[in-house]
Amino acid sequence: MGRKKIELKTIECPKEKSSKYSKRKKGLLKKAEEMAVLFDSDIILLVFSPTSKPNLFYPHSRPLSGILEKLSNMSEYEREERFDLSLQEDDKVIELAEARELLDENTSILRNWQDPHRVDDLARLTIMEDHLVSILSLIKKVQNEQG
Amino acid sequence: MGRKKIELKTIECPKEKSSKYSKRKKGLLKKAEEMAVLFDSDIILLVFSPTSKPNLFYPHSRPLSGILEKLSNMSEYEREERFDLSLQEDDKVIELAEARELLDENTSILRNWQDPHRVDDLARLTIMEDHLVSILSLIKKVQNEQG
DNA sequence: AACGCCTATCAATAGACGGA
DNA sequence: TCCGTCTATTGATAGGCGTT
Repeated sequence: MGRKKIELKTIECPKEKSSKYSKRKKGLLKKAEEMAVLFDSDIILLVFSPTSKPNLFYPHSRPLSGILEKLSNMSEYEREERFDLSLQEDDKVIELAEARELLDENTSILRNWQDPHRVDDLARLTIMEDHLVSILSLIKKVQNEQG
Repeated sequence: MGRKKIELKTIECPKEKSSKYSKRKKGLLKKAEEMAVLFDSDIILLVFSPTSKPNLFYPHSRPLSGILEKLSNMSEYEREERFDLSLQEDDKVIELAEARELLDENTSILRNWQDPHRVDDLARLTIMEDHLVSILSLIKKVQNEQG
């Protein structure tokens, strides 16, 4: 819809690429907004610009799930460093050390999600985005299988 | 765009609600598809119908991040049930028990993400969706702060 | 270079109708 | 009842121009 019909292939010229992108992004967001209002439905929209700048739309008013709270509690627990005790060489202590190591690794990953303020570069955001994509991919598979 | 202009408020009549929803969903997905093609950009779109049926669009071809692999490894570790040993009442064993409990809780949450096939009801999907929203919310805040 | 405004033009869809 | 089709009508936007 415009003075001319455009081909449905990737725009190479960076100038018109960014120009058209911001127009269409605006339009897409408007559509999403209308969907949310007209059907009172939840919606998440995440787009990455030609310069990889992420743009998020999610007009939700839902309560947050308890999961984030759980993650938060875990992080606080870990911060207390309750496992900072002197180790002895018996089987259970080794188990403890292994458990602690796993827990640390585990928690550090979760903490990046719980506190994105730690994330200060685009590469990290890309990884997080990839993770989101992975998760959504799996969810979609399940949805398809469940009809 | 139609025979009549429609108000931008929630449609109450279930019949026209579902009719308009499927039309607009189709349109929104088309727009998203065009965005993905025209700008070769990554995009994620998740919409929930008036009947809460989720609908996902993500025309990505990216490689998966290493994070899911890590989660996968963790789950396998946990499956081995290496902590299934008899407990004794000394401080370190208590620490171990606590660590194990935390790790179990921790891992079970991650496992649901790593394997959505375990998810067989909409309520669970809703929780997962809420979690996604939370994460995206935090990411957006960071993005805003970073300009 | 990015953004907003303009307007001719193309695109999406509201409402109606008909088939499965 | 749920789809797809049709078409009048509204909505989105390509290209241009001016401002920052």
